Amino acid sequence: LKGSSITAKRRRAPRPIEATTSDEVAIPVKEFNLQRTIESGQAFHWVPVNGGYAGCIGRTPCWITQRGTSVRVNAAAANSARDYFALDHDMRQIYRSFPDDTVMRAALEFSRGTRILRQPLWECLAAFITSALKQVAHIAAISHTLRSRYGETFETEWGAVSAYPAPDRIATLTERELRNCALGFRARSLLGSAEAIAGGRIDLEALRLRESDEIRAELQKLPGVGPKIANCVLLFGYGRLDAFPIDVWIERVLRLAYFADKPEANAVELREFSATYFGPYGGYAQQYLFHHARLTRGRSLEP
DNA sequence: CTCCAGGTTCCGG
DNA sequence: CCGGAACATGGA
Repeated sequence: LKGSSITAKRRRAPRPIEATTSDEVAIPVKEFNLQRTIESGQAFHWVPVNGGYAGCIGRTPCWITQRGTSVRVNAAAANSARDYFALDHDMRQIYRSFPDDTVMRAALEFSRGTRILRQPLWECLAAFITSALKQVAHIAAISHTLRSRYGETFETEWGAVSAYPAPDRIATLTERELRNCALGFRARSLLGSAEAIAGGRIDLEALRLRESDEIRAELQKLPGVGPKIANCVLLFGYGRLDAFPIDVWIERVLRLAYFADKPEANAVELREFSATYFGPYGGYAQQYLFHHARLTRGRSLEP
């Protein structure tokens, strides 16, 4: 973030808050890969530090590192981290449920240990609203700008980390201020969604009790939220592990690997195929296919 | 310079 | 209902 956009009037910096403790705890893990989980394009604010990562889980500062089958995390964030990184997921059961084909097997070997995060709902929704037609690195840049300018900042022994600004905070901003965070046309969507939540027209937490179809329909009433982003929030926020977001990469995977003989297939056919073929943990399958295709820049799909 | 990125919305057939 | 275009920004 360079000077040009914040020259005119310097905003008041949020007051740093001292981290509560420097104690760390060790958590044994199996089938967990911290780096792949953090860098697989689900969350966008973790910063590599000291061989691990620093960031916030909601409003809880967290620094975490992995060595083999042991994860070390600051004690104050241990419970949050267990939940956020979904250390309770039964990976053997999930892997057993994957379809047995060459593309899926390759994606599994490549992405093994990646967890589907349980992210706080608003920061997940907001981050994906800003993700439309952006590369992962750009989404991360936007997240960091919004967090550091408008979120609560905490000084930790691993550096400063910031929480995502709450809906009522975003709702006090102008579209121009959001555009100055490089949001482009997404500024209007983020502002409108923040206003809807701050004004009580939608209650993200209350939706946890509803069926996935109901949640999806409610989310899609928000500006800038269509089927893809709604499915990302279902998967990465609400923990609906069968939700299957179809983005440009996954569409590429589906067409090349599973629809090679049906180039005329439309979006509905792709959606219906995905909903059944990949099983009850289709969201996991989707994330593994996405990560594999993206990091090999599509070469994983060549014949 | 051109192309594309974890899409959504609006418009004309 | 369907395909196409507009929408901002920045890295490859």
